[in-house]
Amino acid sequence: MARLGKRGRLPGIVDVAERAKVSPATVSRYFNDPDIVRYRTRERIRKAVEDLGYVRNRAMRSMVGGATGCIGLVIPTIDNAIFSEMLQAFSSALATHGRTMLIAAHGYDLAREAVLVHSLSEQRVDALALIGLEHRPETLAQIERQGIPAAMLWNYRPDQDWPCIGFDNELAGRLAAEHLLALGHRDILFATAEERSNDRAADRRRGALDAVRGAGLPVPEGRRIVCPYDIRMSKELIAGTLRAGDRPSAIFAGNDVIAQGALFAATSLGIRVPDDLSVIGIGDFRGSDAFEPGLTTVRIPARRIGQLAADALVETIDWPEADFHHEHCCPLELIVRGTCGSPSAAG
Amino acid sequence: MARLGKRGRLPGIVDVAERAKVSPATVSRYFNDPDIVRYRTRERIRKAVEDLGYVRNRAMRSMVGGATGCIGLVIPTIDNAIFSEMLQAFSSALATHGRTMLIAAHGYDLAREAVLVHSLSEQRVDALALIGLEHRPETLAQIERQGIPAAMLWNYRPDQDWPCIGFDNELAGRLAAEHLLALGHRDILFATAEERSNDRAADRRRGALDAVRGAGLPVPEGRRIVCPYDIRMSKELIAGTLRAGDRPSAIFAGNDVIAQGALFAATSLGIRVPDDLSVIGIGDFRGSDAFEPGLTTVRIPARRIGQLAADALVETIDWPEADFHHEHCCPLELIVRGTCGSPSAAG
DNA sequence: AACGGGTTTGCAAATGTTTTCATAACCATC
DNA sequence: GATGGTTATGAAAACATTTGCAAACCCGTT
Repeated sequence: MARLGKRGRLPGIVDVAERAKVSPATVSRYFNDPDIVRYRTRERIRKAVEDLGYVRNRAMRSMVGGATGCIGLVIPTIDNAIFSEMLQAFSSALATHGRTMLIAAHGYDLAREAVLVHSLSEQRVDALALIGLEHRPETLAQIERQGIPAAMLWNYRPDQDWPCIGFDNELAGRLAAEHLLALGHRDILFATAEERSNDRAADRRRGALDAVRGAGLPVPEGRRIVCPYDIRMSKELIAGTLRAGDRPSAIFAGNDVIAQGALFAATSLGIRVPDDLSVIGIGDFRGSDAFEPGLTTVRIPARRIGQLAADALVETIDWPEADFHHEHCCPLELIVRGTCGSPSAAG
Repeated sequence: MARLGKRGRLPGIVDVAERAKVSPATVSRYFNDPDIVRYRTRERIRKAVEDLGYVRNRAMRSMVGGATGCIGLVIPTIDNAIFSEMLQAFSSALATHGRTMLIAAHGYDLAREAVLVHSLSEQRVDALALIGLEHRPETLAQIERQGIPAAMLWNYRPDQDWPCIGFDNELAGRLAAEHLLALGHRDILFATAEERSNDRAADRRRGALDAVRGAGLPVPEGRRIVCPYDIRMSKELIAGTLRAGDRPSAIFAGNDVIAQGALFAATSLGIRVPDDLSVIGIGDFRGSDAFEPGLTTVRIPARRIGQLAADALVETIDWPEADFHHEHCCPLELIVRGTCGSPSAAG
């Protein structure tokens, strides 16, 4: 089983020191700043470490003011395509900086988010990334009190109190809606995500509705449905609406998951896309381009956000005084594929 | 900014103790075993903690042999539907046990996996979960030497050296293949995942091929392609094969991602499923039931695996001596939906 | 008032690492 | 071989917490 050091525990820095005939301080230096220890000594230590199978204890470093090397990510959900690309990019960018990712999911519940932030504080994460701009006051207070560098991801609005790295969700909604309008659609179904605890969804809907109303068109209550982040449930909800008598000529989907649900709903009802129905999404998740027809959508630079966020946080950790202006509003791009066309005469 | 304690750092247990007119030891007990401190004292401490905004330092606990409350998960990839349900279940089960999840992805590279395991050891995780049964010797040596409780997830074979919680991947492959055989298919395309660093994929293919060969059918080289975990690339690869003259009557897809690629490939070529082509997957990911037609597949109890793994590891941490027999071979289930039929006369 | 049992609490040691400061080793030059 | 200037190393303090042990406390009984 576990190989034990002198004192019955796992071998520690002093066991290594003893074996290498060197002081613990030197072993510490060997790990934290190898260049300042002489080659010969270094070799002795290397050997001792190898013989004993010593693994340094990062948790312990936080004691003397050092960093734990852990960065926390608090996210609404992981079992979903939405964040997974960002997650992966964030995680691997952190890895290249020698950091590891502590992750916690709150299931779109800001009260639980506060608990998770507290719990991550207990772990003494070196920095924290949250999704979205709206959070409980106690969440923010906690972060501030602990002095944890933090960044808000995924949404962007100017003049925020916190560094934010994301994109303009309102613009995303607007871009998608304007594309439908430009194609001539006048009767659009808005299938958007639940907005409780989700500023991104709210912003997108607002952007879309503003665009449509700006064009002088009404948006009746019956043309707005709220869908969960689930393909099947979205499919069923949307199919319900499409089955009704007067069918919209287009569907604005708050994200690509809902859009995929819409596409399947159409297929199941024998409605042709884009001939009889146009569908636009937001996200351009991995795989959205493979749909048949390919999904027209607004591309979110998910990987870029993850990468930028990781870099920004690590920078803030490594140079605490430098006052970087970590704000990035990543550009969006309308990706035109095959799911949108002009409304048919019948529509 | 950060609220500081007496000594300029974040308030510590001794600041709380001072303010509550109590010894640090008592504050420690207040957190670790509240029942043994008297109600009146408890109240004083509660108040002091609140006033100072003290957050206890779990990282530090590992010093005296305590646990860090972190459990590591080493996984091939996160930006993919494959593991996301398991991930979510694992993470929330851990949360209910008051633990947090440290996650690291190696991108199907067992050499990198060894590095990640080392890095998680440095963080002094209380336990470790790995995916699959095949790992580098140094990976396993490291875990053993550190005495970290560990479990191998997702694959199951009897008589393993390590606790394993998963399912029989070979059986999964066999079940899927047998379903196709039972429907009368004789010419099957095997679109499976890359097997380097991936025992699950290898087992599935073996199971499928054994079944087919057991039925006395040959599997020519041209009927086997290796697909990446990516819908679009799978689609393209499979479309390439389907375009060729003699088309198989069915596709065995190593997982639902590849199956989805196959479905889109078929659609793009105007091949009707299941009339002209049958497709079967493995996984039954969230959303696989929403496809049109619904994907016939072998259900992997992903959530159950995540939950069981979390429970098992926490149990092992909390009762180190008890020698639980943590082995679970979760049952599989063939889910018949709409993508498989009998081969057409033409096929 | 003294006693006795169980319950709370405090003292002090221990934990593994980093860091400051001082000392020792090294090296090139005189 | 002495000198001075680096450079490398060691000793010890500091960090925030837990824990074994012993003392103090509480409350009802003699």
